[in-house]
Amino acid sequence: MRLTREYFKQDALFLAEDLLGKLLCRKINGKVLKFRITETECYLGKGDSASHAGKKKTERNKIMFKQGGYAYVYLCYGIHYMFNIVSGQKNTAQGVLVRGVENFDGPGKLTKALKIDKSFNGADLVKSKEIWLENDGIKFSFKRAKRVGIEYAKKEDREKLWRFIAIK
DNA sequence: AGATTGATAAGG
DNA sequence: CTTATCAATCTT
Repeated sequence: MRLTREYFKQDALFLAEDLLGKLLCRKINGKVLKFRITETECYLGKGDSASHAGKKKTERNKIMFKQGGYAYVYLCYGIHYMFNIVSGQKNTAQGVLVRGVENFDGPGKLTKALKIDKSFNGADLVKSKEIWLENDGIKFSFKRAKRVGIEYAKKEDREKLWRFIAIK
């Protein structure tokens, strides 16, 4: 079953956990590929110094201020595309970073495998025929960990256990 | 541990 | 315009 707008409008903290085991679907050259999500991180906008949207709205992060269900894709370190799922209500600026799927562990690797690039920034995951998410009823158990790659953030934000990793 | 890489944000 | 910075990865 395809995930709905109502699903994506839930809190990012809940979604980051619940998205583990869901299927990330991508249509390439007429073929549909499905990858099971194995690792996520949660980013809240307001007061989260690790989030792009933690301080203020900019041209790049404005997608995160939309209601849940949109894709936020951006280039990091000039090399790697990151795929995020905007979540929560409008203007809450929450998002879930998809860090890994089955067989492609790592945020830069999964976007490369799925051929996700900047043109998907702002894509509607509820309506798009190119990229969407599905729930087939499988739910993984998981463990929590500290987020990575955010050394620039405040100490209290660095130590939050907002990274979710599926256990095989 | 170091090189890489280029869009983006902030400042003059 | 210029500069610094970065939700990472690959190679030593």
